[in-house]
Amino acid sequence: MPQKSPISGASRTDVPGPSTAELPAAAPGLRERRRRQTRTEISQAALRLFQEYGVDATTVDGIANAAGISQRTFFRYFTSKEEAALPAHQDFDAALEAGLLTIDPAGDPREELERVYQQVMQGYADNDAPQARSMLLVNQLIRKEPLLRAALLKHNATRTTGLVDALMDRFGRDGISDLQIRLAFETCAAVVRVAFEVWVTRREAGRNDNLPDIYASARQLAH
Amino acid sequence: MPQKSPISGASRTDVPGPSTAELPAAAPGLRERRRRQTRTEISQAALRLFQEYGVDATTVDGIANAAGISQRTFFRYFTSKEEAALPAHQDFDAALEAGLLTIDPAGDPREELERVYQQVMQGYADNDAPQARSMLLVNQLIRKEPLLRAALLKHNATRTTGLVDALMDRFGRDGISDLQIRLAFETCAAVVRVAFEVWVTRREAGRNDNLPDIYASARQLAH
DNA sequence: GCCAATGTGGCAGTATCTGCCATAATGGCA
DNA sequence: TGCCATTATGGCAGATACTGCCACATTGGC
Repeated sequence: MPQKSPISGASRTDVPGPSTAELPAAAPGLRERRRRQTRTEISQAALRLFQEYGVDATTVDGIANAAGISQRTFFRYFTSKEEAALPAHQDFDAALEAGLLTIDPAGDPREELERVYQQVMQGYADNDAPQARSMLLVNQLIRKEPLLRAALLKHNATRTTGLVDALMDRFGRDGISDLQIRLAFETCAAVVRVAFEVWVTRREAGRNDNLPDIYASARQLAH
Repeated sequence: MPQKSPISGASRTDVPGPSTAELPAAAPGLRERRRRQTRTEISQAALRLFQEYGVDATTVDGIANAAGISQRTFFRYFTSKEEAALPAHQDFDAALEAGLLTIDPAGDPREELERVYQQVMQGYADNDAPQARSMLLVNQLIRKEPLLRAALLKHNATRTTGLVDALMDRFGRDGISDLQIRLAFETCAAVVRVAFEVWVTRREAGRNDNLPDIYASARQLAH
């Protein structure tokens, strides 16, 4: 049933926030903070409903309702209901992107990439820290929900293009081919994907392995 | 709150679809031949419209219309309009699956996988043969159309699970871990993806490189 | 030539997503 | 403090994607 009456619309009518589709990392004004908060609330509502009812049975209207916003507003924050479940991955991506800026253009692409990834993963070393817990939670959901898996891949694919281009700029020197950069990136990303999957699997099995270690051994095996 | 309606389990994603499920390769009766023909016609119509108007601007109704069938029937052949553009990849997958049956369980997973992929790619060695031409055409489209790229990834993701399981069975021996199989598969697949991309890029640039060679050198570089 | 199986089309209904417009809140500035 | 440009929000309409259901036609086997 489309459109249900907006119950709690009024409860947060004072939510606006400053501007800008992009998130300025530097000076978060009031509006920006509001915006982030709303975004977070939507994600939490989405994750909760996905867990309880499954992704299929959860509608955008349901999420919007639970988050106290209208459906229209939901689509101003996320492009689809699946996207709303991936804030942890967006954080990861942000960290990755920041890490890529530290790359040494004179180094070996593969080694540099692996270093950056390893470093980013350190942020998830403590399985009990909020960052790791969120990431684990979402990934558990993803394991069970093909829709979310697909959404994640799509998300990654969208970003890959940009990242590869950025890398090409950075490594723009003779002797390093297009093919080589792409290859380095894709294979690194593959190892990372597997590491995440193994991490989640083992944690679900009760083991307390941490992500950086798993990644390190996966990397080892891959060579 | 979300619908609790049980059904929808398959709603809008990767249910293999009525037809893709099983295509009896052995004895194609009249019905089966008709079915394949219809499927092909739909795909051709879809590809043509996608090329001419773009994926976004092409509707399922439009495709169905161009193929001379009803919308309802379209959805009995494909689960989405994007799927209709990927027959070449489905053929590739079929060849791959057949190849996987020839794997030697006593061998090295990585080497065996690479051998199979290399073999499958031989089917696309001649850039002027219909198989290669179709594949090139679709991949050119995919390069320009994020929607198609996403659809392909989703398609691959759906299949990956099954393939990895099959591989695990086949390599089910001590000393070979879950992690190792996954890793081998994902990294091989990554190299293949890159090879395809490079192939298309170079052909668009007027070069006549062939797929197996590109794959071979990519594989080389990856080690 | 009959029958069971299967393909097809039409219809209704739900869900996703977007454009448009009116309104409300905000933050800066005089 | 009060005004204004900016921007967030909500509601609505509408296009499109997709599914279940039912009736009808075609097919292939006997």
